[in-house]
Parts: sequence; structure tokens; C-alpha cells
Amino acid sequence: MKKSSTDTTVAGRITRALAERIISGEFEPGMKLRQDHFAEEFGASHVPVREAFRRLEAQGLAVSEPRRGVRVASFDIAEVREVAEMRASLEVLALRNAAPNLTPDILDLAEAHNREGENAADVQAWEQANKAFHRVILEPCGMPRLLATIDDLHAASARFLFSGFRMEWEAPTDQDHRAILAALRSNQIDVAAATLARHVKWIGKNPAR
Amino acid sequence: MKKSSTDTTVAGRITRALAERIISGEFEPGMKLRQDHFAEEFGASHVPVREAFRRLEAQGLAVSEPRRGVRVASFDIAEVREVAEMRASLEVLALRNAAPNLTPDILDLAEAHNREGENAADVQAWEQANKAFHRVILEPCGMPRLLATIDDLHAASARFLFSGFRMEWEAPTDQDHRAILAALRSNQIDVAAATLARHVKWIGKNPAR
DNA sequence: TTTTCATGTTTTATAGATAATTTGTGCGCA
DNA sequence: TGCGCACAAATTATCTATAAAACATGAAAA
Repeated sequence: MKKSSTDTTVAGRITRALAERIISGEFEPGMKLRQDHFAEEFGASHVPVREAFRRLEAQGLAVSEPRRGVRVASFDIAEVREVAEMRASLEVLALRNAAPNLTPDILDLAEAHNREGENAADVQAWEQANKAFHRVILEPCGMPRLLATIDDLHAASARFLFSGFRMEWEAPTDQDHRAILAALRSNQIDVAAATLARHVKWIGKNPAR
Repeated sequence: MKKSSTDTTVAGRITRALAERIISGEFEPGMKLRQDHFAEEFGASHVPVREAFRRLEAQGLAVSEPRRGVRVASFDIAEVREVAEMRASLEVLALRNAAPNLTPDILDLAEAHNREGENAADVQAWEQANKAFHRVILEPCGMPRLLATIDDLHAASARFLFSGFRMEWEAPTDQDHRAILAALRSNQIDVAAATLARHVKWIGKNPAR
């Protein structure tokens, strides 16, 4: 496996660690991120921390005001909806381009991920399986930039999911996923795309606590 | 006007300068970007240059391999098509959300930008007017993340436009733009959206030299 | 109460050290 | 001679340590 910059450099490791904590909700929206603090925590200097901040900023997980520091990106209901709409548009685009390249093997793998999700013990596990499901059926589109953007949006969605307004959680049988797979298996691309769009937008409509 | 981080800090100025050169084609795809070189050129040290690199990377204008430096992002015909498809999807989404907020004033402003483009003396001027046209009709969607993503995609499109395969250039009367405005004026959102999608995708279909 | 100015804190930038990769060189061997 | 391999030198990215600039805070003066 090609090792990404996230693993190789100190800045990359810091990026990953901070992203994880923001997504998991450990860092609350609006929280100030002080470079010296993390420099000390990771036993590094503040320069790689700054580089990590730039990446988080690009992913939409943090916002930076010049000379005033960077904070964890806030997200209100409008932003959640925005991310959901963007994901819906782009995932549909990806699916339409992936469809001609989808093999039964890929769909079986997706189904496996879906079952994983249905048997998940907690939200984290479910989210991981959910991400894998979407990834697997979209990846064959062969559009790297599109996939990267979708990943960023997915991270933003996950933030919302973990944002503590759903403490008691139970694994849902993901009917939408099943419907998408069935449509793909019978070559009904339009149906699959429409279901996917509705499915993704639904996330943005969750009752906000 | 709110001053962006691009103007305030050294890293920001370097980012802007390098982005411009990449987009304009002065830096060719695949070209190695050495931090010490630009540190010297901008009379700065290499740290702000590195931060600029991170941002260019996020915008898709550069790619970085850990410990091996960063290069100007390549773009083949497939990537151009990818960017065009993404733009089409996202601009349609933006337009649909902007439509309810569009006023006659805004549409008049857009029309002015379109005329600017038609009278443009060179590609740069045309591109600037073109960007302004799209921006003006999409901005009222009130979705900042969506707009930011569209901006990045637009920059990538502009790269393609400037890539020297269109040396002799003449300002086109932009019929698509006019059609979009006419549709919006008569509240035919679907027509406007469909025209916009076709218009944006067409860019990706330009005969490659 | 408002303004000014000093002080501490934080971001930003520089200069120098470290580590990894690439390039060049020499040697052995076909 | 030509090719491949090992090893050394140079180049370059990465990181640390330190200094400078900007900002926030709060006390003193108007």
C-alpha cells in the first residue's frame, strides 16, 4: 500500500490525530487550537503543527483568522445541510461514473460492509462501515479529485454524527444501502442514484437533538 | 472588505503569487517547486513557503510527495473532464439554492459581467469576467463551503484554459450565459440549471490542441 | 466613563540542525 | 568496454530553537 504523507511526516501524524479528535467531537466547535500546546503534546515544534492546521483548514475542519489563531470549525444545522447536499450531488456523479465499472465482486464487498454496519457495536464502528460501503461503490469511478472531495465531506458528516446528540444509538438495518445495491445489480442506475441522493440528504435532516 | 489571510501574512502572499503562476501556465505541470528557491525569491524563509505549498496542495494546484518535494499538479484530458463534471454538479446545486434569492439587480450585474467578457481583449480578461459572472449568480445560495469548492474547481478550469493550446483567441459572444439569464428572469429554474450544466461540461470537451 | 499605555500571550517568521533521498563515483565482474 | 552494485557526497525536505511582530488584557490617567 502506498504510504501517504499522513503517516510519513510529523506534520502528517499531527494532522491525522487532530482530525480524528475534531471528527469524534472530542474537540468542540469553536475551540481554540493553540500551536504551542500541540507542539508540546506531540513532542514536536510548532512548525509541523502549523502545517497540520493548514490542512485541517483545507478540509473544512478548522478555520483560521490571520494573527488570531485557528479554531475548530463550527457547524450549525445549515452547514450540515450544505454538506449533505454537496455529498448528494457529488456521490451521485461518482456513482454514475462508477456504474459501468462495477463488478459483482465489488457489490458483494459493499454488501459485506453493509452487514458490518448493521452488526456494529457503536457509532464509530457503524460510521467506519458506512464510509467503507460508500467508498467501495464509488471508487471505480476513477476520479481521484472527486473522491478526495467526497472524503472531506464525509468527514464533516461524521462530525455531525458524533456530535453527541445521539448518545443512545442502535445499529439500523440500512434499508437504503440494500436498495442501492439491488438497483445496481439489476442495472437500474437511475434508481440507484436517486436512492443514494435521498439517503445522503436524509443525514442532513436528522432531528438536531 | 474583509481582508483574507491571503493578503495579511507572508505565507498568504506567497500562496497567491504561486497560485497565479500555476494557473496562468507560467509554471508547467510537473515542474518541481523548491522551497529554498521561493524563499529567496520572496525574501522570506522557507517555512511560510511550506505553508503556501500545503494550501496549493489542498486546492489541487500542486501535489506533494513526502520528503521528495512538491510539483505542479499535472492535468491530462481526464482530469479536465473530471473538474468540469464536478463543476457542473456543484454549480447546478448552487444555482438551485441561489434562485429564490436572485433579484433583478443581481441578474443585471451578471449581464454586465457577461458583456465585459464579450468585449475582453485577451483570455485573462475574459476568464476574469467569466468567473465573475458565475460567482454573481451563485453567491446568493448562501453556502460558503460550496462556493469555496467551486472556486477551487474554477481555478483548475482556468489552468486548462490558459494552457497555451489556444494562443489565437477571440472573445465569443457567450450565448449560454445569455440563455441562463433569460431562463432565470422568467423563473425557469430547470432550464437555467440544465443550460448551466451543459455550458460547464462543454469546457471539458474543448478540442485538446 | 473613556482613553492610553504597559505587560503578557500567541501567532508568525528566521536561522540553523537533522534526516532522508538523490546523485555521483569507484570497484568488481561479465 | 560495458553493466551492475555498493558506498560516499551533495542536495533537499523536514524539524527545532529562537527572535520578532501582532494582539489581548488590564491598570493608570484624563
